[in-house]
Amino acid sequence: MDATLQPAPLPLSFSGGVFPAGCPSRTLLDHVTSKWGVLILIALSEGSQRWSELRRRAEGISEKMLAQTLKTLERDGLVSRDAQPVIPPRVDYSLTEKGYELSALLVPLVAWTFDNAEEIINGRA
Amino acid sequence: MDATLQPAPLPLSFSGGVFPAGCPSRTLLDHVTSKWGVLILIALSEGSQRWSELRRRAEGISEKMLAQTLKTLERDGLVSRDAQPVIPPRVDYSLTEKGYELSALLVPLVAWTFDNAEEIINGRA
DNA sequence: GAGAGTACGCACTTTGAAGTAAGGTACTCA
DNA sequence: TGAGTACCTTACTTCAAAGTGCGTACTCTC
Repeated sequence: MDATLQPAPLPLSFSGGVFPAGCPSRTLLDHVTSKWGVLILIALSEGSQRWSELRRRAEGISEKMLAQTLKTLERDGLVSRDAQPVIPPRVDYSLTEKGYELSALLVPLVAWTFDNAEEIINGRA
Repeated sequence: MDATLQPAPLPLSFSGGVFPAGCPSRTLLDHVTSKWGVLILIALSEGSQRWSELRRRAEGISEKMLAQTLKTLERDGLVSRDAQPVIPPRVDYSLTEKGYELSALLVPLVAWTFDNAEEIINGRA
């Protein structure tokens, strides 16, 4: 590995400190990069989906965590909830515009992780 | 918000299930999206750095977590450690090629988070 | 010779994210 | 009448991630 490799370009914003502790960005980053947050955002990036569908897509999530994650993302304005007053209840979840912006950045990251996971985790050098 | 918004393109890889529970990708995703993992990778994307410099950049990290995070990332082959046998000790950390690939995807995500955090967290609609 | 800097390792404690379990409503279907 | 579906809520528990604090071995400065 060459030590003179070119550093990735970084916006001026955090040249010299990543970003400060206790500021809103840390909170938002925590929501976005949380275990289930990522999976829900990725799932929704394929389009509007219902509760039970999300449960299946995000394999292993409990109902409590699904509700909690959706609520957090909704409060952050990344996910919108559309409840129709029909019986049985029908609720559709989808990404807002900001949510799409985010997922557009998240998807390549997750894809990379997916592609490199086996090589890295199993056959670690 | 228009329900007919165009879904983001998603690689075939996980059309129909995000990805399975208990597979290596979940583990790697956890490492990469962990609270301190992100910050360290972002900090290192600006180039090789020493222990104490990383401590300052990732504001709020404890020595224990710094050591632990670096060790995890090193085992995953994302960070390389270069210890020089001088006194006082001098250890430089940098990204491997895989680490650079990752950080190239991570940086825009963090930048977006940084730009939108205040609007989202403070003035939530 | 007292204190600070450098790069950790180890043990103990705390916190909070996540899991488990159960209940509730307003229906439909057999 | 009883089971099942869809969409949750609340309460209790657990466990791993993270924090705290101390020790080391050496050197350089005040």
